[in-house]
Amino acid sequence: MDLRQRRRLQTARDIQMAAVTLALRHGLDCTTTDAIAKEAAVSTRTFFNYYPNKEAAILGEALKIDMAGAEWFIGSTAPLPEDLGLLLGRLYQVAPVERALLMKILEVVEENPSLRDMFHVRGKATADVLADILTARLGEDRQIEARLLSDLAVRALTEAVLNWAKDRDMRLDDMSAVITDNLRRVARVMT
Amino acid sequence: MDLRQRRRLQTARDIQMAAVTLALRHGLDCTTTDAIAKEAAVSTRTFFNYYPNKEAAILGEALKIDMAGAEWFIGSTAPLPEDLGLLLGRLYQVAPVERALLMKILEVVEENPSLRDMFHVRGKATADVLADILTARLGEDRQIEARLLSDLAVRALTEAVLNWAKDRDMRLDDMSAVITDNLRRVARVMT
DNA sequence: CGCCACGTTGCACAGTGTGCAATGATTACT
DNA sequence: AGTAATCATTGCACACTGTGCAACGTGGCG
Repeated sequence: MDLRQRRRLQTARDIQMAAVTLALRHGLDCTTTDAIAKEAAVSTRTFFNYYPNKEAAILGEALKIDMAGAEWFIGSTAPLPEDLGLLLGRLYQVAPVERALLMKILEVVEENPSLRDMFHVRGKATADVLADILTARLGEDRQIEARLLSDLAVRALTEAVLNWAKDRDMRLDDMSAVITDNLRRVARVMT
Repeated sequence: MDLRQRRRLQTARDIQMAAVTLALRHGLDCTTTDAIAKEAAVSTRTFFNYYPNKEAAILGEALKIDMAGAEWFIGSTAPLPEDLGLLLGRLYQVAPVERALLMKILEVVEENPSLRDMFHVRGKATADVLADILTARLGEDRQIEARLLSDLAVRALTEAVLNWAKDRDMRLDDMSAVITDNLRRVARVMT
């Protein structure tokens, strides 16, 4: 990995840290982009080179589904709740996330409507990609099912992540199982 | 209805019209709040008295589920897809919406990420209320099911509205049936 | 008529986000 | 090693966003 790339990654994290710290201390509303930049020891202009706004800075980089790693999913014939659990559970195993940091972030998110909103918008972005994958598996004539189910699955993922953040006994490996379980519960309650 | 209330409603609509018109003509990014205010013949300050930002102005008033009218839902024992269809389908029968206006709005929404996001956030707000209603029906020990299912149901509603906007043959009365059908499709594909 | 409530407006001000160009450091190439 | 290309940082200027406040005017009501 490049020196430049390492520095870039570090700066991104510095800014995120500064943002989370200040938001926890004074509240997000009272935290200006100027203050965050100063805390992270960069110029205001640089802040905007990394994140488009406060909210994005706190949430950090969005994690992306890689279409490439979804080939097996498209071809699989196993039950959907199971496969979706595997596909989405892997997301957080790939991206290393500190549980402590995540908890801080969630604390800030919970008490800030604008942040809650962006949090869910992030989920929608993931769901949009997943919808394409699901359409490839189910066929073009099941677009509606694909769209609704992808939303549902991402929501199941979100709940699983919330669980993981709060429950120390839960391991990252359990994520897939929790997602699958969540999906099965919904299916059960609907019939 | 009061003269004042009528004027207030009218102004709100004037501003929305102005916003939609200008956004369609020049694109949302090139449309400033100043321009919208001018087009609607009010001051910029007044614009912000009605809407917190451009996006909200274009989407107009958010429609709210009335907890009061959901009593029957909580007590009902009919299949959930059916009841959810009835509950949510009623939403758009209560609020009179011009199909032509809705189509314009959707056109602007489709080509503006920030609007797409706020559109989705609106849905989440509805889902949050619905989650409470569903929890009341399913019981406190089914919170997860309630949360996931409420998201799913609102998504089914959104799809139904999109259908209605595009399909001239579809009537408002059909909304409930479409929602129910959407939910059943998801349940079917999951098993 | 006269009082109160409420909507509108201008103004000032803090904060947001972007384009541009200069500077300095890293990387790549020879 | 030396040179050229590349990239990140930064300051600056500027347009736009959103809010608090106070003044003003009109509708509602006794």
